Amino acid sequence: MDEISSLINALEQGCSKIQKKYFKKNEIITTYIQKRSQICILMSGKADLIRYDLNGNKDIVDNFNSNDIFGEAFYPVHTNNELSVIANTNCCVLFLVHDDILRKCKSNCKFHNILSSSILELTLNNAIHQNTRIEVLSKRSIREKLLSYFSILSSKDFSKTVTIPISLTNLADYLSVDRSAMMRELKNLANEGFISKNGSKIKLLYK
Amino acid sequence: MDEISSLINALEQGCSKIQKKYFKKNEIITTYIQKRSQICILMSGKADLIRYDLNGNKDIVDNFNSNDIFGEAFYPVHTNNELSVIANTNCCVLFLVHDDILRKCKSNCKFHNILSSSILELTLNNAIHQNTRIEVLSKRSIREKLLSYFSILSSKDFSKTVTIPISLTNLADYLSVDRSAMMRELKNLANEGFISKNGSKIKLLYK
DNA sequence: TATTTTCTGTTGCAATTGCAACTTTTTCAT
DNA sequence: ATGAAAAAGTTGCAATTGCAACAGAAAATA
Repeated sequence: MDEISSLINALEQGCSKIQKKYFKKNEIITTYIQKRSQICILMSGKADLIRYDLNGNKDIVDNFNSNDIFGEAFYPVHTNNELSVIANTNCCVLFLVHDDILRKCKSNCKFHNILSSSILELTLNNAIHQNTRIEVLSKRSIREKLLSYFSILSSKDFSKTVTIPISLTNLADYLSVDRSAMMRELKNLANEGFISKNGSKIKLLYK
Repeated sequence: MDEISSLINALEQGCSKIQKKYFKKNEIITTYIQKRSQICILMSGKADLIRYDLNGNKDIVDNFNSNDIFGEAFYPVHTNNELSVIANTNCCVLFLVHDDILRKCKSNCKFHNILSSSILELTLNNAIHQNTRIEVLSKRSIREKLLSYFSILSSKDFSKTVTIPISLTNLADYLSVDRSAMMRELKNLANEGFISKNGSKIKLLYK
């Protein structure tokens, strides 16, 4: 992706406001505590945004892939629960402080322009992903959530046969529904002829 | 807000890439059809993002207030349903094309820097709102959604007494639950002593 | 390769939710 | 000021969902 290359360029050429770090699987990349203007860019690998609730249950709030942008800057100020980003595989991450980018670095760093444009581009991508998730989460039944999710996959792939790119367990998390209830609904959809299902390969049979 | 002022400045001083338009209540501000890089900033007024579904039902997808940023640039490419932004009150809106901002305007417009920074700032705010909504939508019961929503309001206002800033009908939409079921759950929460309620004024009694 | 862990798939049951159909109250527009 | 429209509030009932508790398959790890 173009934007990332620009960032790397700026970094290599010595913009002092960017840091590049490597993480091994299961290492903590960052926590969302008092780093209000921290912005992170995942250059390679996969990571999860995790919350441990009051009962100590692990709750996967979000997950990030190559080229995703994240960080406390994207989150509301929280009093209670703390969020951590954990490496799911080995990761390479860029760290920047958006105050630096927007203000201090502005006048004197020749990479500022390209940086803020790149970050804006990534942030817009992030917004598109968020709106996609809001779209499916705002459906009121598991059936509608599934169909909406499949329909988005289908229009992305230009195909009536879609392959769910994550595990069904993670899909249930993404849709915020009980996994077993989701499995049941998948079966119902198949029985009623709306889809045919083979593992995570789904064929849409309607319209 | 600072960012908006900067934008107005750039506009007044004649950046050719920005347009400012006024709308009366119920007028269509924009549609999300083939304007992939359109970015709009609501300078004053209120507006709703609307979808008409297959049955012709009006569905409020999102709503915007002063200083909110929106536009097709924030939305996934859709094949089926079209989205429109409708003025809820009289509105003043800035229109920009993000390709212009990021590329064409870059080298020769002296306002480019301040523009891209401002847009980034607004886009980050937008991401915070989206993540807040995802947070409440991803709760699995109406009760949890309500408590999560109240808790966010409460930590924003530093108070255990919160006033729901929108109508209960709109709150049900925001939480994506049936309005009557939400009313029932509000009553249950009150009966069980978790909250006390007087219209849209809610007092949190737990912890 | 053996073993542990994660993922998939199922089902009964109780609790929650949506839906429909109302009445009452508040707000808006003429 | 008055009638119309929108919002708040209520309830019964049927459908959906979450929860718990499994078994078997697949994947990861030692």
